[in-house]
Amino acid sequence: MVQTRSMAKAVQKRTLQTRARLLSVARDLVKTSGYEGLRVEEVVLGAGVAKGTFFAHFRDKDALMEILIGAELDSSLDQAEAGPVPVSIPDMISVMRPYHLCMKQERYVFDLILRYSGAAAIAEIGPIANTLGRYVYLVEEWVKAGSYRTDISPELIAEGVQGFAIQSMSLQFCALHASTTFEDRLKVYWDAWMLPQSPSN
Amino acid sequence: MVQTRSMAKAVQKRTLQTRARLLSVARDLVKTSGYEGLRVEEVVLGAGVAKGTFFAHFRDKDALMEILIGAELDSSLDQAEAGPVPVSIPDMISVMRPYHLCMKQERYVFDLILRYSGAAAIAEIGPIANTLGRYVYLVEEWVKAGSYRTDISPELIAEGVQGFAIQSMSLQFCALHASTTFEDRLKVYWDAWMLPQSPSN
DNA sequence: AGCAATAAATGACCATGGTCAATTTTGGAG
DNA sequence: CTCCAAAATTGACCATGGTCATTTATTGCT
Repeated sequence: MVQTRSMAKAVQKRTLQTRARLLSVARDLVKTSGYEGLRVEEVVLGAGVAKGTFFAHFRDKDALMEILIGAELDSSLDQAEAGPVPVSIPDMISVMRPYHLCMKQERYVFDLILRYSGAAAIAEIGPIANTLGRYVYLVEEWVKAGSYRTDISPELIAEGVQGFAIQSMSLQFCALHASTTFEDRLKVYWDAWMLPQSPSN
Repeated sequence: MVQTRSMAKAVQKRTLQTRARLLSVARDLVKTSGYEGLRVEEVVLGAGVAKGTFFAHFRDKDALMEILIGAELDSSLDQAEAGPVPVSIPDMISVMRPYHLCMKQERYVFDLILRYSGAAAIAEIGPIANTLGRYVYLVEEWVKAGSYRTDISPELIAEGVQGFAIQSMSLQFCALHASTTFEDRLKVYWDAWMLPQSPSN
């Protein structure tokens, strides 16, 4: 029988095992040395495979990172989604705390997230771009349920909310702006963005 | 005579020459192969020095990049600063066009700028963090001179303006949001941020 | 079971940024 | 002019991510 496009052979059991082993070892290593300290060589050593095998399973080191970090971000969002809808800005800040903590746990992680926030060039949406999309969607729903400014769409509000979260993290990593904490700064921005108080002119 | 702390020997002429040669070769290479394509080895080959010399002059490759990109950004800002004060949001967009074009000329450049936007960890403010500071200061002055929202400080407005510029660039690099152009998106954000139109609740 | 076709895994090799002990050059003191 | 300490330079070497022709395992067919 001839193979045709629509009849891709099933993935071998071995493949799944190898991949699972690589991921599991990687997760363990991250637990002890952090994301920045992860070395591909240690992963393959721990998984008992050759280096080439790693790159047969993941396009590059970043692709593995995306999977690990994406999963962590997703579970933080699951948590946020499971609870009651936050009804104020301080509420939102506290519901999003685990997610934000995850994003800024390491400078390396934050930089990687930024780099993959816009799905890298091609139309391929990775785990990180995906989780950022979920973030905006979630905030959009919260905005619809609350009372915030009405001159712009909830979606636009939500995009701005995410933008300010990222901006606040950037500033936190900056020596110049270390005096204000992340959440204080976030509150200032979110208040000004979602509840503008004065006439424009 | 004994050397004391306050009498550091003058830098040798040779040092300045070598550094100038490295920078000049690097600039030429960037002109032909772009920032991403720059290789340290090509720079040292072109300058006729050993690899180690490069790293005696620049902490790492990124430090050179910061100098080159920072200079380009600075000259765009000089341009913006030289002209008349923009009196509307479309005006600001057009005055800032060269700067924004520079920032998003290459994905590599944009990522590097983000990475160095908060001066890398230590208190050392590099050329890129510096130029971003200038941007905020410049916008702050423009905001003071114009009529925009008055419920928050001009400085806060200016920080948000920069944040939205970065957010708009991020989205431009994202396949999902390729339908809207950078400047259209920027106008939507800046309008909503600087001239909110409706009561909050 | 035997065989061919495909998938998976291997590891030597490469590319490139970065290090550092050893060497050469420089400028000033005597 | 000579000499020397500090500054500048060198290049062999390292670390690490990534490639690819070759080898090995699996699967479906007869």
